Amino acid sequence: MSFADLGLSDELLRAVEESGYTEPTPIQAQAIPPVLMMKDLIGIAQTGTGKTASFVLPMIDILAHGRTRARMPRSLILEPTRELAAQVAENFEKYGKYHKLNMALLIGGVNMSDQIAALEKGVDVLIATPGRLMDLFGRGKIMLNGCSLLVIDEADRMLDMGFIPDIEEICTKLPAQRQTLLFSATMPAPIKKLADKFLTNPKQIEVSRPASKNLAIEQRLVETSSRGKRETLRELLRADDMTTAIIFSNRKTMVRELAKSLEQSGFKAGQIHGDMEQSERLRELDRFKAGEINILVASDVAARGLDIKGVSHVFNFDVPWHADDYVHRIGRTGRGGATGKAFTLVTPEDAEAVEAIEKLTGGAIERVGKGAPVESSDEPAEAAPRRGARKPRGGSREEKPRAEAVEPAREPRPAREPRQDREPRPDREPRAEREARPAREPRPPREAPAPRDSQRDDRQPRRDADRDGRRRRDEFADDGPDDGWNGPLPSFLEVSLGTR
DNA sequence: AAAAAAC
Repeated sequence: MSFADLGLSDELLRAVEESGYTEPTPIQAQAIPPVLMMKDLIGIAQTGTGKTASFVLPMIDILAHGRTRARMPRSLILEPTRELAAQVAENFEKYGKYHKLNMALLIGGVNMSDQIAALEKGVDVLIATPGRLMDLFGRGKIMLNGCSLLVIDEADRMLDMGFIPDIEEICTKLPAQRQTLLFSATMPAPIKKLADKFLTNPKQIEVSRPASKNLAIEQRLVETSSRGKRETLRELLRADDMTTAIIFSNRKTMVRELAKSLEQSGFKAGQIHGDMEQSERLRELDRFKAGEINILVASDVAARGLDIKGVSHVFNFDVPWHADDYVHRIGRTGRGGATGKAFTLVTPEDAEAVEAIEKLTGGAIERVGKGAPVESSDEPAEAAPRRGARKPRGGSREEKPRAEAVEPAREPRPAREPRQDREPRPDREPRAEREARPAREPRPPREAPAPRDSQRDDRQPRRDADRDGRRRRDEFADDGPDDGWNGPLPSFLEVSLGTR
């Protein structure tokens, strides 16, 4: 199966090839032909499966014919967060480089005037978050009656965020005669209802959830205490194989605090959460993508869909409230054929949430201890330890005065250098070229994330990367209890995992 | 419980 078998145009195939993809992912193979045939579609899938390209590619070919009219966009893509919307826009730029398509990115937090100017000129595709779209609609800047193709992406997330009434309203403003595509990771009742109401005779396709079965991500629960969390995190961050990490916390206040304290300790850390200015959010993402910082402390604004290459580790400083969020968070690593590690700090209070996560991901996640007391533990310390989960005795580290924790015992690793060794990133387009390219109106805000460098979710593993990934997994497959574990361990883990 | 999204 190749992209050429799916009925896409030659120009598009060229753009796809130049992006480095050779083979469609399962969802692309299943979705592209019916979308090209103008059928309605329900795609049960989440990012990481190649979902975005499964609608972006056929849309480009569909939109290649016909012409734009001022204020009357021909298609609309709805995204739950601004960052996701920007990411989809980058995809349109990347795959649409041989087509003359006009695009407008309508998201909040940025100046409206550029967006309005783009709308005046006429756009083929509108990529929007609901709030800004409704706002501009209310101002009479958009007419949606010429919009014959609608994509509702991340529908379940939209539901969580209370966007369903907005979506319904938007749907009523679109022509009844249209093509509608709906993507969702899960199909809760309200989403089913929405689909019944706004889609006609849809073809339904489903691909397995990537993260829960993703063998490329090594997951560990790190037992600690509420008070020991920060120190535990620092230990984990100093692991030799830690090159680039996203640290998730449940609270914005904690995101701020963690980022600040890590930075003060010499870590190259930044932050992203919803209380920040949009420009600031994008700037932090850019710094992270560019390697200026190698640690991004984030709220769940960054949990879903964000596609950043080369994230070696995900840390859950807090166990997420919902098991679903866990799957999304850890899915930020192990992307594009690479392997990744996901550590979740768990305290005795998290027992219930952890149980839900293990139920969802289908099995116990290996525990590694730091020696913190685990009161409600299901296994006494003396019992036969779970693989590699022996409780370290002594816990000399535990007795360290708190103040010392402020200074890392070792130099924090430099932000960039390790990843560069591994990833030459040949696909990073030189800035000069990027700027020389005719600007397509409007550019993402602040020439945001470089188009060619993001959105890995549709990327087939490059051959060498894949081979490497497989080799590494196999190498450790028969390695006994710690199968899959790779790379040097933080000192306290050596105690518990050690030689057996 | 938290976070996200328009001004």
